[in-house]
Amino acid sequence: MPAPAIIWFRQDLRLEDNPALAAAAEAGPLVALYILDETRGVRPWGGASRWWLAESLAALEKELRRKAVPLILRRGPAARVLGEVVAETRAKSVHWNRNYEPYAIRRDKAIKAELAKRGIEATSHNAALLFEPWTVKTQAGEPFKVFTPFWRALQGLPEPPRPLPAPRKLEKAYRQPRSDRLADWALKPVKPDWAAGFGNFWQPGEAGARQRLEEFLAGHLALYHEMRDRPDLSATARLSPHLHWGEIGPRQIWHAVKAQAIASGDLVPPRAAESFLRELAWREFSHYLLFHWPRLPSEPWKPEFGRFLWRNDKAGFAAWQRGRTGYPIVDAGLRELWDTGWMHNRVRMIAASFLVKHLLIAWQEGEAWFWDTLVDADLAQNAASWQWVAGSGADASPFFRIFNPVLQGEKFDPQGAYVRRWLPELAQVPIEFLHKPWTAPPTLLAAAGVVLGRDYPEPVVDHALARERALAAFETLRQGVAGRPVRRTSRAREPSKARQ
DNA sequence: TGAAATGTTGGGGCG
DNA sequence: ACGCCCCAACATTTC
Repeated sequence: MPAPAIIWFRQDLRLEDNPALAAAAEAGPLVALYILDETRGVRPWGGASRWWLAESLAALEKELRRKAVPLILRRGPAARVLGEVVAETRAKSVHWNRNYEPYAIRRDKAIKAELAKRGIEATSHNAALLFEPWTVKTQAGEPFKVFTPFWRALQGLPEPPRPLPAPRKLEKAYRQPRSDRLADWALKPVKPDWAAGFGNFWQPGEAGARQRLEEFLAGHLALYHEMRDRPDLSATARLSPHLHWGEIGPRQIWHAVKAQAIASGDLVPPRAAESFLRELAWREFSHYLLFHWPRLPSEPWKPEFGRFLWRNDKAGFAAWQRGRTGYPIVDAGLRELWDTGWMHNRVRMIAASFLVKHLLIAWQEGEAWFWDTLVDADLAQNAASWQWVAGSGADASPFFRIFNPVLQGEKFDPQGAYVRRWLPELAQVPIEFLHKPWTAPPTLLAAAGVVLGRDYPEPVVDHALARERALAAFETLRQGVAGRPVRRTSRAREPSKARQ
């Protein structure tokens, strides 16, 4: 009888297109293992991530049980736990899918070496990316620093392999190690149960991911290009948490979108499919950047931002976190985040821009809040996207590109449905004033049941002043005077009368 | 994957 | 009828 093989599940909580699972199943009877590693040096999962993880593990456990394989849950330092499980099961091989985060790369390398010493074969596979990050290079052999050439380079590469089917049959190892009980890990919040409503929005697990993809392909893909920036329309795929946890892989999405675009011909214009695949490539680019610049999560990619003086503004940060900045589109986004663990991409950009540029609060603080509250919180994507907004990242939005939250609201939530949904206190305010309630006559607001400062806050900063302040702060980067604001050389402008 | 300031143009009111 | 001015509307530049 062949020796058992361990499939070590990590962020690949699926049976389909899971090369490590396929290889382990090929190698011997299975031990299916998940390790919760909360030791020092490992960034702890945020609260929303823990909720999702609990649900997703339960779903995976169920899928595996249908194939008569138990999911073994263990807690502790991954290297030690894996060593113990190898000893307990007398497994001869371990398979996992690669994670490209700097900590995971170091850890996995050490584990591989340690197992090799004991004569155990350890094999890693790619389940998370369309292309291995080290295979995509400029002509000069350097990693790409700009998205568009990166995207063009991807299109020149051979198509990513077709996804593997789920193994039809699995054989479980006779000797199964002991397992923790999922409930004992206490991953979900109890008091207060802020995740109580999450189940209305999400179905974690492989089946939920597949369903989400199918609904998107059948419905919104055709409109994706036109509607993707409209948070009121729910025109995006909402696959991000499923992708983050590996309940579905990018290869599955890539091929499904292409097949759908071809099958439905005119109904799905090439533009729509292309525009969606481009977003998948942005995900790829984030992971690629993290692989090549491992300090991306903590340090500005553009070193000159290291001396930028961010403001320490506890009150401003708290107002932002709670969705009480007084700018409805910003606040609606942060409330959506709190209530659902997710925020529409357009609104993420607006809300992030507001924190970094209007409040001049360091992007790292926003990154940490998103890390704790997003069900799709992902080290690479979170860091790359915040740095993009802040202007310190690769191919970043220039610092002087400052979103006007009123105009953004009017443009992308034209009827105000999104704001009204997440800010019920403003539900009766007419659209004319909805995105800028401080400009409304107080009698009109009163008729809508709103007193500013009581039911909904006054703006925490004036947009025009905040914009000037941000542009002035930007000068300190350009002129290279460390830590000291530089007098503007351009002529002074009249202060805005926007709020008078 | 902007916004605001500045510049240009052309139609219409009006002396 | 003509030129002047005003000012949307659009284009360009700057941050």
